[in-house]
Amino acid sequence: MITISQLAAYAGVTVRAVRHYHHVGLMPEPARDGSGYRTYGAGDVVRLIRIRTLAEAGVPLGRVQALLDATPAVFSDAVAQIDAELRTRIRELKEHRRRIARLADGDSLALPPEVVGYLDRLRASGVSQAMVEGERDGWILMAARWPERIPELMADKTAQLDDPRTVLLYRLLDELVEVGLDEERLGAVADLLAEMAQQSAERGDLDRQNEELSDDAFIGLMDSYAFEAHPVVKRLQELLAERGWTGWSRIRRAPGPGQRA
Amino acid sequence: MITISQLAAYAGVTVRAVRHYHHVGLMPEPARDGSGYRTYGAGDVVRLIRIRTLAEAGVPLGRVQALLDATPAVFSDAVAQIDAELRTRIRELKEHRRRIARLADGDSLALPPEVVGYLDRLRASGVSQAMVEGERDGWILMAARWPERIPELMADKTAQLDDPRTVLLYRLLDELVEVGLDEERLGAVADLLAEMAQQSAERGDLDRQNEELSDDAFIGLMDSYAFEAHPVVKRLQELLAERGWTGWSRIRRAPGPGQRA
DNA sequence: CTTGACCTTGACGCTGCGTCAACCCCGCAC
DNA sequence: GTGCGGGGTTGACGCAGCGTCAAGGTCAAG
Repeated sequence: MITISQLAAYAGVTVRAVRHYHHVGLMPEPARDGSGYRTYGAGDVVRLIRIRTLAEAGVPLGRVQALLDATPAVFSDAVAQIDAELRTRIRELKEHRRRIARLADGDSLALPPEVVGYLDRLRASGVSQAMVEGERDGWILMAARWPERIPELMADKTAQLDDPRTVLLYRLLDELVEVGLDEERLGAVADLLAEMAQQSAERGDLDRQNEELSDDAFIGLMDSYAFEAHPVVKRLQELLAERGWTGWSRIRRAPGPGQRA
Repeated sequence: MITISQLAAYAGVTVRAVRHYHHVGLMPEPARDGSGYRTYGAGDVVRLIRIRTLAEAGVPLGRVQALLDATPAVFSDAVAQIDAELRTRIRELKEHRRRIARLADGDSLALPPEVVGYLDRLRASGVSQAMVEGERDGWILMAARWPERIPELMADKTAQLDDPRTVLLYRLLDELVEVGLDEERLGAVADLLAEMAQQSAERGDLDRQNEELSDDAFIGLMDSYAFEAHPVVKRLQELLAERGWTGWSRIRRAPGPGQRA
């Protein structure tokens, strides 16, 4: 008769593990001696070693029981099944590695490559880091809501960068954010925005894009984000309204005044 | 302002996950509305999406926080570290697959291949399944206690199988177990055992083997296992004692009677 | 007023033990 | 006898990342 620590030592496991196996019913609770100590025999050592062997091979404890007294056929079936599970788990982890590798670049957190390229061009154009991050967040939201439309939208956006006025616009916005509410500059920016919106509308781009962005609540959410980030956005939107445009994240022609009232 | 379920939906996670992130401090608890509901904004959606992206790439939640606002250098260091951990985990799982593959054969649970071969030969010689399992368990114990000595011991054991008397011995034992205590057969088996022990001793095999089996408590344990399994073993040991041999799992020449008393 | 869909907190479950905590028991040196 | 060190005992929390009730308050709609 041996004690639990000797049993554990012979089998190459910890005492705690043995008690755990008792707890989950993998090993029966043995008889106790006069002072309450568990007493084991050689049979327990054998059983424990067999359990350990299976456990170390990645067999879940819940299945060890069944495997210990399985016929060879059942046994190899079960083993095949467990092996399949291990393969699945390995595949998952490899997938994790792949994804993590793609995160090496900072911006690509949650962003498709088209957007990353766009943001890089923005940065290269001298737009401030804060502004780029604002754009990034906006596109994170867009990509989450309409992932399949990102390529199309980004194609338009990237094309717009070829227009020097686009870069100018961002620079002016940067300045505005820096100096605060300056009515003169605000007016100039609003004019530029209206002009570009007008052209975009004439080309038909605006309608084509907006048609797909059909989730008012979500657009409202994005607008509120912009408002919170920079108070100037609110003022700009008001000025745009005066010029016949409504919205921010999704700009549209405003319904004519007096149309309904 | 959106509710928790809308937030979760936009970010592609479950409501429960969001609450969990609050709980572990990954997302700050937001303001509540009049009836205690959590209210979120677009910034929360962005943050949550970034968290999800990292989590889905296998980044432990405990490190997400640090990664979210890390500089690119720190970020890529951390990513490299996490990738290394993933690799380690994958290696472990592959090791599990290797071990599990080797368990395909029933007996090899916890047994080195030499022993498996020996047991196969035993079975092929017509020894009963119960007897083979008894041997198997004995060798599981041996392999656990003296793994490095298994090859040597098994070489001797396997060689003994070439002696027809060895097989005869097992068969006689099988019969004994089957019919119970039969004094005549017991005597014959004891004689055979003594004879073979004698020859083994003369060849020097016995001393060589026993020299290494220097753990009286363990040998006692194995003996007790044999006794429990088959009462005949106890009788046989007594008969062997009459013939000048002591022990069972490890047989030795008995100290001469009257040597000490 | 009643649904039904959401919201809230609280708590257990899963996996396989590691790691205290608080308390007995045993043999041995003093 | 007594103290000490090295056993043993049960009980319970911790870890990772939520899933899944449970029990009840809220809200918009019919």
